[in-house]
Amino acid sequence: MTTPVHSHSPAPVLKVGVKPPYELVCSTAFLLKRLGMQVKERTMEAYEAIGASPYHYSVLAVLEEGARDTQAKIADALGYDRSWLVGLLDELEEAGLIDRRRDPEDRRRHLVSLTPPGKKKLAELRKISKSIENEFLASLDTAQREQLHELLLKVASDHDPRLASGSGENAPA
Amino acid sequence: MTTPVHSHSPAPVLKVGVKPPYELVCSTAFLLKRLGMQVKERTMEAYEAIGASPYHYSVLAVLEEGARDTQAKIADALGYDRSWLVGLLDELEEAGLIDRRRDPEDRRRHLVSLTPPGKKKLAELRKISKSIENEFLASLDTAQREQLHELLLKVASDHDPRLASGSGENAPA
DNA sequence: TATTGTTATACTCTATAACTATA
DNA sequence: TATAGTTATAGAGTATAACAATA
Repeated sequence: MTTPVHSHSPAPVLKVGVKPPYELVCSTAFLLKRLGMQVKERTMEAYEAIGASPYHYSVLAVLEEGARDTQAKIADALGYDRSWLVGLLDELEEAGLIDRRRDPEDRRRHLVSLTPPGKKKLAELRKISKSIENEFLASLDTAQREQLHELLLKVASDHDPRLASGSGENAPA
Repeated sequence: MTTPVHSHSPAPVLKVGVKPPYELVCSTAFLLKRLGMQVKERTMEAYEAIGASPYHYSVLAVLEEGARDTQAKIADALGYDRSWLVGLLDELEEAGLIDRRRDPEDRRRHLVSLTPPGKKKLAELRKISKSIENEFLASLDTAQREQLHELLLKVASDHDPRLASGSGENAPA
């Protein structure tokens, strides 16, 4: 065999001249699915390139806002499975980015906090996140990006009231 | 054990009072990922409830537009893996929704076409698709939906030129 | 030798359950 | 008995490779 000619990854093969059905392109839901998957893929790749993952970024971001420093709260805030969070925290702890110690008041619990290197890392990951988003939305100008974000947030808040701006502690600052 | 109290599906657990980090909610990419996954889940459920799948709908929609009647073309149009498409077509054929026969001009190929029941099914699935989208975007009025679609299409076309409107055969009609 | 459709395999994710230590 | 965190297991989904038929 010469080389695996068939590189049919389900995502973007982009055979010119063969386009998806007009009917699907007209569907906002279809576009949402497609774009969601694409941006997820790109994000993954970008983070993996530096030995991290988008999940690391999310966890660190949660920790910086504090007030959700037990593992259960972190998991709930991000909608992660608690058992899955464990592995993430292991990695972050091993890298010295977080601190995990028992809660003296309830020795079942772990109090998780950001270390100074963790804060630095967060800043780094944040930068990557911004640049990915910037690149992904390159075809939109500033006003359009704001418009898009507003519309998406409206829909998302409708399905998950927790996202609604204003309500809650961890607001803009 | 009483009942599996832990229902931590990674998606929407919605513990009140515990919200995702403000930083993430501000990210358009984050919202895209979230909404893309949510709408995908809901679509799956809705189709499965009637013993179908969104993939069936996509394939039938491609076939109705014709001009992509070999399996390779269908797969490319949808960005599916060719080997995975086989199973889908098996299901559709068994249900009598499509017709699969050898191409006399190149006996390696299969010519795939919609049957009359297939056309009926397509209409049915189309209706479901529309109602899901309608429900999912319930918080937006008509103008906002158009706006959202336009913005998403712009971004999507930027990443996949095949989506650009106008160019190609299978346009509006 | 290359290509179409197909089948088989391997691998990654992730959902669930099971376990411990505390309460 | 219930809960926080952890570990282990199983199942779905998917990417890859191998294959038979035809060109």
